[in-house]
Amino acid sequence: MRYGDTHKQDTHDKLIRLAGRALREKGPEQLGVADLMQSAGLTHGGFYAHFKSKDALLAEALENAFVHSGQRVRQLTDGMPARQALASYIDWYVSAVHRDDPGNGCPIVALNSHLPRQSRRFRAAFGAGVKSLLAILAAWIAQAGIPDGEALAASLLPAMAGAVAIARAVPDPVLSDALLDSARNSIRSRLGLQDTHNSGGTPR
Amino acid sequence: MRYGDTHKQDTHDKLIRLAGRALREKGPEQLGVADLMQSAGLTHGGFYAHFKSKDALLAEALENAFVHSGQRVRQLTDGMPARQALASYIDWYVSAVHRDDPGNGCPIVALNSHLPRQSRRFRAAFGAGVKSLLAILAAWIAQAGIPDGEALAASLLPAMAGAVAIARAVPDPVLSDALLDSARNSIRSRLGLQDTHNSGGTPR
DNA sequence: TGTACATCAGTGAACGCGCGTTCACTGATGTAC
DNA sequence: TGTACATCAGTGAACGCGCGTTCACTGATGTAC
Repeated sequence: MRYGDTHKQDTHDKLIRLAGRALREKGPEQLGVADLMQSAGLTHGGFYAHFKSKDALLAEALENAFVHSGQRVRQLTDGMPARQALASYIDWYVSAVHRDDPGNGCPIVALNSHLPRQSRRFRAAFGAGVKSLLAILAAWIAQAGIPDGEALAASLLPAMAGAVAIARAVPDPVLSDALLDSARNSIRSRLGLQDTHNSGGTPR
Repeated sequence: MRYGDTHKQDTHDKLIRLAGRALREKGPEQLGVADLMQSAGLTHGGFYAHFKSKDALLAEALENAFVHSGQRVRQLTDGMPARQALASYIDWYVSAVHRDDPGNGCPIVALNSHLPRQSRRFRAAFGAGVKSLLAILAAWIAQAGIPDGEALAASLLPAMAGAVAIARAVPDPVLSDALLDSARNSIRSRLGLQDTHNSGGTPR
């Protein structure tokens, strides 16, 4: 073969990764096939050797984005007790860092109002991503000895995602920061976590 | 004149109203000029007698959507004491009715992740809409004798909007309902409002 | 060992379509004189 | 009072551009014999 054995798979992975970024930064409608291929150093004609259609790419990219989000959750909270994991994750999620980097952020924040016109597979991937994050939160809450983990998670996740989404949408930086601070503080206090901003420091 | 004195203004208003609906239902990118004109019973060529560009239409439609949202808030809570107004508004906002009617719903829910590529005027209108709703909530909270109204409003609004947005986005209807219920209950309890679903009944 | 053929990721030109935008025109009414 | 002209919301055809998609082709490598 002209290229190594894994070459095509490597290119495919690269396209998915780049598409996941563009998807969260620009939305599914504004992600262009030609732009994507160019950002991968290829010409647009080759796209259909990798994906059946733009819709298929979007769905696969969203699925992959959720997988990577899950991996980051684990990295971010690796080895931590549940209470600390919760605090760390919330502090990252409801933060200016997350707000200012949509391309690597949570797909729920970036895409929550883009679903109506998307494919069934895309919507299914979104739903699965929400469920998976809810399950992680609920498990931490239960492990931390807080009752009603599932219902609590179901009210916390929308509060977290909504705060970051609106903080991104609002042009006034003072209001944007205030929305993040208020949301983070209220979420921490609802979970009985102390009111600090950098609990991700030394473990224990 | 061929038409009545207010005819052009009437047409303009009608276009803005239809555009506001389509904007919330389909998003700014999917709103088509030709579709809009056809839905108003006109041909697409006449569009530019009313608006300088599609961008100008989008901004004006968003501004108008927020104005109408504000009017509905007042209608929905007219004459109520602050605590009851809060409960009524929250019960409507975080409900299946609101979730299932995006075209008449809160623009923050429908558009929060569509801002990145929009015009400055559009973003400004969105920011002003958020501030205005925050102010209404904060005033109610203060009037109800609850401290820290501004910070509380800043954490409640994202929780409300996020819950409805994610409830719309998720294909599983059971999860969708559960997200609304959890969010509504937690918001009511944070405000010390009793845990009912129909507080909008007979006043006092 | 050498030659002819198969493979296949990627190329680049072209196609078709939708959509925002432009523009010459229509036709009913108001105004000038 | 009647005629010519101005006004102007709306019409409908056309333009240009971007974008998703198709397709014949390239050229480096592997395989058959």
